[in-house]
Amino acid sequence: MTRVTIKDVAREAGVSISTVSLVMNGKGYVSSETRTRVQEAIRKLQFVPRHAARSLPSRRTGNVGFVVRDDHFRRTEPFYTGVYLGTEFEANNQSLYVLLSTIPGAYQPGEHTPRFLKERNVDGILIAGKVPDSFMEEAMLSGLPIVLVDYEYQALPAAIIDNIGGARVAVRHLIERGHRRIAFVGADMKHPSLSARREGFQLACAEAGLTSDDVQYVEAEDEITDYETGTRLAKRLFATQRRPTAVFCVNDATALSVNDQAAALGLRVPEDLAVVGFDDVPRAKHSRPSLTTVRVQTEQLGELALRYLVDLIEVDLSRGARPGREPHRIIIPTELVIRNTT
Amino acid sequence: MTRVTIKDVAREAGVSISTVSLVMNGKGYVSSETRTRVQEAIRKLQFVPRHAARSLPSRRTGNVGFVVRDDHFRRTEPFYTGVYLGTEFEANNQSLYVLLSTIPGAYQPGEHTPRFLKERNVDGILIAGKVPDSFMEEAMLSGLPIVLVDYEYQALPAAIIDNIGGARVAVRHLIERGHRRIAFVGADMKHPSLSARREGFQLACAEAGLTSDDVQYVEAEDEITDYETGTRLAKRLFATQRRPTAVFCVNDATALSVNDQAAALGLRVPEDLAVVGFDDVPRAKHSRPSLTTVRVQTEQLGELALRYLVDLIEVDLSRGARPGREPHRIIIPTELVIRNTT
DNA sequence: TAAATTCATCGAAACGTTTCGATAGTCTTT
DNA sequence: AAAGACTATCGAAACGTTTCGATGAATTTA
Repeated sequence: MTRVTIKDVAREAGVSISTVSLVMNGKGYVSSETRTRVQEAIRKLQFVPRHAARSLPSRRTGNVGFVVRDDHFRRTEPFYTGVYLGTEFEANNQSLYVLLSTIPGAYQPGEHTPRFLKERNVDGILIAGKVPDSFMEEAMLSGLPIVLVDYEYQALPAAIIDNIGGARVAVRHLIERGHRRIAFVGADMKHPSLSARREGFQLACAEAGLTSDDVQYVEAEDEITDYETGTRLAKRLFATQRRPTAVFCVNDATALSVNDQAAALGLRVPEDLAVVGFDDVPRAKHSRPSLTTVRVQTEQLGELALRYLVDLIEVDLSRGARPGREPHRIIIPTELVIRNTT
Repeated sequence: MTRVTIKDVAREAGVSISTVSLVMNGKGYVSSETRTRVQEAIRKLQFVPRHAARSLPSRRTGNVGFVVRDDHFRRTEPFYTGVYLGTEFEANNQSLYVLLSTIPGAYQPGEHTPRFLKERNVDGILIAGKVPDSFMEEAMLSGLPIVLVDYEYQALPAAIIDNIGGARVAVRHLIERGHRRIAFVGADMKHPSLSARREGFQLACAEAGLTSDDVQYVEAEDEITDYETGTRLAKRLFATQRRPTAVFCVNDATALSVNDQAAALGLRVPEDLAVVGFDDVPRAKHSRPSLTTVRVQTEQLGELALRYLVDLIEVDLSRGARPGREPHRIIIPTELVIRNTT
């Protein structure tokens, strides 16, 4: 009735508890003969070590924290869901549990602190997307290894999208199609990923020799980049006298919105107006007309971020002192997906 | 440098370790004087008990598992995300961690088994949405308390939406608006929640004395209920000779799709065709015209499900034997939100 | 051939809680 | 005034691992 423990395995294999532990963790010296005997006992008894018992004497908890703003996580485009699934997948390979915690945009340090931080029940933290500075400070104060995903903060390690490159290729594509009057539409422009996309936009425009007469910016700084904000921006865009012939939107949500607003105004896409988005959310393929956009491998992003975090945890535990490693960025490439809005 | 333990608290308060433990868990007899002294020591030293140390001698892990199919979780409408956030929120109140695990639709028992099940690292399991039978069997075999959310299986405890009632009210609303030729559009009809919505539809039709001449069904049995499937169903619907004047869709994703397809065909909504959805996803409010639908409190659903699970865990631990409790369903009410498609 | 290394295994002390039983002191009850 | 029931506190065993140091045997080095 009672659960199988390491003791039972030891008895079955005719060795000591320590030896079983060594075999399980691949440490120390064990003769290959003993090793197989132990492994067979484990298989026979279907022994699975108890997580809690394991983490008590060893210094690790076997968990990593995943923090994301609730409004980001709940977003209609499942961007962070994809990232999360990627980390979950890789966490399985690494025999780690992922403890997810959402925090509100109006973060109050003591009040909303994720429980795993209070209890120090994680070995490291993944932080996805833009989060309040007050949270960042709290997280850094914990001294735990941190990897940011799709976000940048000071010199912290981060796994990010090639936003500049992706935007640049997308805008180049518009220019190759002959467009010269191009608009940039975006919100939440304090987000480093989004401002990077603007950078890529500017870069491509500059390379093509477009002047400030040709280029136009329609932005909302603080609002979230969702479909509704997109609608408002689209209205502002179409209210200008000299309408552009092409629009680069900071993400698909806004692009789809611009797409719909154009239709509502009787504009033909792509003849009267070309539209490009960013992210390649599921709906992009099925909007009418289907949206040209920049694809991001969200799951891969989460996967790599987790692997990176595991590296940092390793370093953190082996040498007590943090080595002077330069903070590294992992950059995930993007891919232009050409559909019917261009 | 080293972490504060219960020992430090005991020393600070001038009592034994056991007494501190009793205070923390509100068990046994402790004089109110000693109690406050201990509590002050805890506050002063900022003591937080270690999760692993706690779960080793006690029989509980302090975790609950949350299982959902990956394609459901990744769905564009963040239905299960809302449910998940609800459980997360309530788990915080209950001092529990939620371990999320997604499983594929093509589930292979040994292969895809959630790690927390293999390791028995949870005290109970929440299962959200329809999952493969092979998984259900595996989960039940574990002997752990289970609560289903938005799903039903055999006699297991479940927290479900009032699908029948919600659909009934929605269809009644159509009938009150004068419609008599009404269609039902749905997919994934093996899902108990969705077939319950059809039941509610039938109920309302019967109550109004509609005949099988008036009513029409457009269904796909196995496909997932997303925007794309909706598009296909809408095309089938509009290909019929006697077009209905109103449509009840099994969820918002399909309703939005029907909405868009109608527009593409030049039909005016709601004049030529009235449309009702189910779920009230964020986009429902912002589609054009905005969608009349049935609101579901997803977070509340998750919250109540978790509380229910905690009850079962309690029972499971206190009396060893499972009492003959009749399996209970918790039913979350719905609310009709009237907008511009009706 | 003695000393030093490497290999293999084990015993026992940790890790930080919970919980059971023991020990008394203080009230009630008879 | 003795017996029993509460109340309050504590010591120590237990939970199931990891890991450190000890003990030899086998092998290499001097």
